[in-house]
Amino acid sequence: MYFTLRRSSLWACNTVTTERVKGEHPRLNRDLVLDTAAELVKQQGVEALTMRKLAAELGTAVTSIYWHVGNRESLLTELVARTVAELGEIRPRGRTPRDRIVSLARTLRRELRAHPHLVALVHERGRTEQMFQPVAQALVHEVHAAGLRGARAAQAVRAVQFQVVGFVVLERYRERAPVQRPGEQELWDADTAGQDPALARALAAEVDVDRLFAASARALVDGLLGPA
Amino acid sequence: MYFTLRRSSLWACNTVTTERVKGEHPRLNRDLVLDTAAELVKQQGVEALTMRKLAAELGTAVTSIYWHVGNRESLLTELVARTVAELGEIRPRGRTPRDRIVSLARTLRRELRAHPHLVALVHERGRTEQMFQPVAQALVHEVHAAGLRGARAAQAVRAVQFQVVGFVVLERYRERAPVQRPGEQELWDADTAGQDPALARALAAEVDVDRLFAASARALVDGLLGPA
DNA sequence: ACCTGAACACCGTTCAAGT
DNA sequence: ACCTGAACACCGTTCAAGT
Repeated sequence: MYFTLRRSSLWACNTVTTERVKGEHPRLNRDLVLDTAAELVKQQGVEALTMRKLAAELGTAVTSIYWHVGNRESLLTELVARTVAELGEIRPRGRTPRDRIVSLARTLRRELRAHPHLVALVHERGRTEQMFQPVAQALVHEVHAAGLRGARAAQAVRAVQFQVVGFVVLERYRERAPVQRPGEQELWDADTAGQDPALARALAAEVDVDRLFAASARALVDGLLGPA
Repeated sequence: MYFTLRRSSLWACNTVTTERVKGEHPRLNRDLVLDTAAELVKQQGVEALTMRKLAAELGTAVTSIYWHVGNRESLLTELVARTVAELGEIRPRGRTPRDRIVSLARTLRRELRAHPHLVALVHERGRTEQMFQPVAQALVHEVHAAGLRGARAAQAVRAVQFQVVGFVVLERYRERAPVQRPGEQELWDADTAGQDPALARALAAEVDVDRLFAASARALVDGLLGPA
């Protein structure tokens, strides 16, 4: 049997928030709803963010939430915007523009991976664009410093953004799905790999995503800027 | 009021399949379930693939489906596998290995974009790995021909796969989400872009994904193989 | 071996009614 | 202005019962 938690029974349940458990219930407002929703997502993932669970967490009726945030869609949108704003500022490191661009890529990836709930949120809402934002300014600056101009510079900025975000999204997928890739082996043994056992071995092994990313980012930037 | 369609009332409804509408109902089997599910996804998207809609489409009870395919999860898994198998074989074009790798990347992207329901499916199920498969063999061959060996060759193969699939996934996101990027402008006007009006203009404009992909793929491959 | 309806435990959202 | 319960239209899945 399903029932919504009443405010008065909040103490009895496995609540997510810690600060609010023992005190009085403050008046419900938009910020409180959003904070609680964010906490829920952070601790139990986006799929746990249902209007009913959120209401239980807040100790209110489900319908009260609607008065403050409209509906689930706009709640998620607001949550994404907030989390993006919370991302640390991304500052480049390294001597050459080339190094600094690679460092920006690496830092953006680290930052996004440190907020997996954000990626999941964006995932769910289809607003990947927002994940591009944090490095935008810095990338423009560095690409310009590297000597690229006009449309070509813009394209380089976008290429790096797409690579990083695409990579992070793919990584998240891989983490969700269990390993199971049956029959992949046979693809490699046939032709070329037979002559190159080290290649065959490398392809059979688990992907080292950190190294793969580092190599990809470096290669892309090298390709974009031309030989040093 | 919700009710499931009975076999006898199939003719009366807006069914998705065309071939089966007027005929007798063949005996329900696994393949029929999968075919109908695939058709549903192709025409109305993954989100339309509910067990109940599928049952209505088949003219059976919802529960009958479970006997043949287990549950929704395994139904989707099987659907993904099938669609991957249906993808056309991807053959490289061009004179140099470098050109052929770029061509493989481009063709994989085109192939995946031609099956948007596949991407959506994989999306939903978190099995991105499978989208890598179609080009695997060919990529290994070309990377080897380009002179890369061992772990380095393997990494190049993966880098290209990740780039293409990541790009396609991102593209799909962007298509789902309406344009709306408020306040992006101000990021560019400030610093560097002020000195480079062409850059500012390019950044303000919509992204030309085809050109961006072409440039990215070329840059990545150049970076991976080193200067020609 | 295959198909059924009923039931269970969930969803998001609307709405009239309360204070 | 804010909060409520009841209700609606959906979900996926299980299960005992039929043929």
